[in-house]
Amino acid sequence: MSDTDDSAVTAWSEAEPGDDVARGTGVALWKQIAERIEADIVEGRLAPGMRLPTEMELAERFGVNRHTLRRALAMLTERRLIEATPGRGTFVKEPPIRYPIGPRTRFSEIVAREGRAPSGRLIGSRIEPASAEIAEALHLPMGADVLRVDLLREADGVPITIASHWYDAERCRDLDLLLAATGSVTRALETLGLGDYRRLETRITARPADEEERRRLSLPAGRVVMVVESINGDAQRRPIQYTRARFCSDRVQLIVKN
Amino acid sequence: MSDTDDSAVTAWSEAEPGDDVARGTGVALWKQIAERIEADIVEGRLAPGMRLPTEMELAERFGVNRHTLRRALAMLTERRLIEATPGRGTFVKEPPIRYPIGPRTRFSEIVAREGRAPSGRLIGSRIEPASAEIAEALHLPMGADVLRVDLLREADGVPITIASHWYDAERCRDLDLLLAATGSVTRALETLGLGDYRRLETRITARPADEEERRRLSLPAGRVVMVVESINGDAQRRPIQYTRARFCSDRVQLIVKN
DNA sequence: CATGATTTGTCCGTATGTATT
DNA sequence: GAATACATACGGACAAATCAT
Repeated sequence: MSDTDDSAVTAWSEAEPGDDVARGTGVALWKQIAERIEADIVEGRLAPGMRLPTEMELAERFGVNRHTLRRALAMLTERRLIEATPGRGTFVKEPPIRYPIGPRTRFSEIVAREGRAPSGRLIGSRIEPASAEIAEALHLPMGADVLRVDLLREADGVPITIASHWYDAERCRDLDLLLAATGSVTRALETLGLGDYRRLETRITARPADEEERRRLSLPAGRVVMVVESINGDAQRRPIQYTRARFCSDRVQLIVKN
Repeated sequence: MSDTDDSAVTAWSEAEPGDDVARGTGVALWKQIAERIEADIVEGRLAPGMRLPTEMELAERFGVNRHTLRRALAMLTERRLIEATPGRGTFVKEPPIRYPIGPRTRFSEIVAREGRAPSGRLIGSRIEPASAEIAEALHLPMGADVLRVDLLREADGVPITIASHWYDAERCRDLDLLLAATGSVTRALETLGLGDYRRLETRITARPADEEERRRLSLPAGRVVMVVESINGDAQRRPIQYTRARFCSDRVQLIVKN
């Protein structure tokens, strides 16, 4: 993972070579290696997002065959401590953003509280007829005009979620223009006098990321998105916004406090 | 999906053959076919869980080549109206169980309220040393004895989730025996005077199902599980149970009410 | 446990009409 | 008009997964 710092190998790779692994102790070599790398990760010598040396280099350092080393990495992959992408390398997994789902759920606030820099890009917006699902959520007749706004949201420049918002087109004239101008959903809605929308209900499923999601979220094949649908309402709990956000599940952990 | 009624083809397959699709109208054949099947689904002639005829049969019925038919099915798959598994067939997707996550979250109550029959099987239980994560959740020292109980939970005989529970081994002597005897987590905890545990926090991620999960939940390859970790506490909000449940994401939709 | 039948998934190729350059 | 690209449709073959025997 992490499109951050591909050359961050150096820090850890200074480890003195030749500190081989203990043979003939009854403990499998790959297990010893896995445990040593794991210790390096949990004790912080291998930081999250950091790239490990290539399998060849690691094998040489531990004085084992590449297959033996791969067995160790396989164990760490299964435990989800590291992650390998063909062609890029093997990386220490970064801890996911803790994303609390509550009555007041705001992407930028949540990301900022995690100490990361939120940003967003408007992908597109248009008027479309309400599908059955959206009509029901917004208490509109089916086929009524709704404004759809698609956003890509990032933390520290890493894409986190693709969010589609639907609004009653009547109530939200020019919201798309305001969005483009302010760059913030919250601020744009404030301008329309809908500042303190609150979340009424959230529905969560998950599925493999499709082609477009992989491209937009820069995900390798086989990755998973969590699909979070939510209905947001005004102070009187009247629905004003329906959202479907697709979160890259590697980079986000949803939290519900009870 | 659905291990229910594989021979449920008949109801729909009586449709008169020879009602071919309109050629040379400017509308692609595969699009016409997709729309007709979609109509059959949304209007209930093809019920959820029902198996469609084979691709060969469908192609013959609509008077097109198998590839043309597959193009239509691909569209319906993308819209998540149907789902195909090699060797089994193509099925109309069943609506997922709506699974509310709240302070009082009980599997059997939730499933029963959906009008389905809950059941559960004890997979195993043992004492093990607390990992860092579990120790923190249960406010125990790391390595302390914890009781781990693994359950497979089903609705109408269809596996829904694999749940692992961890308890302080001190406080929960013989919980595993009670579980085996009563067959209910709730009732077993009641016997220990911990009847009204409530959920304190829930964390949600998702990932591809691994080998064991696919086997236990009878999932075909490429399917996804939602990993739901929760801390449950007693009336004083002292943590007494840590749970990691892996839900088949096709069959469940998590709901958060705010 | 092995095996074969059934069914979906993927690949090869060919041909045709339409829109764009 | 010619060249090109693209979507549509058809045909055949085989791989891979599942299920019943």
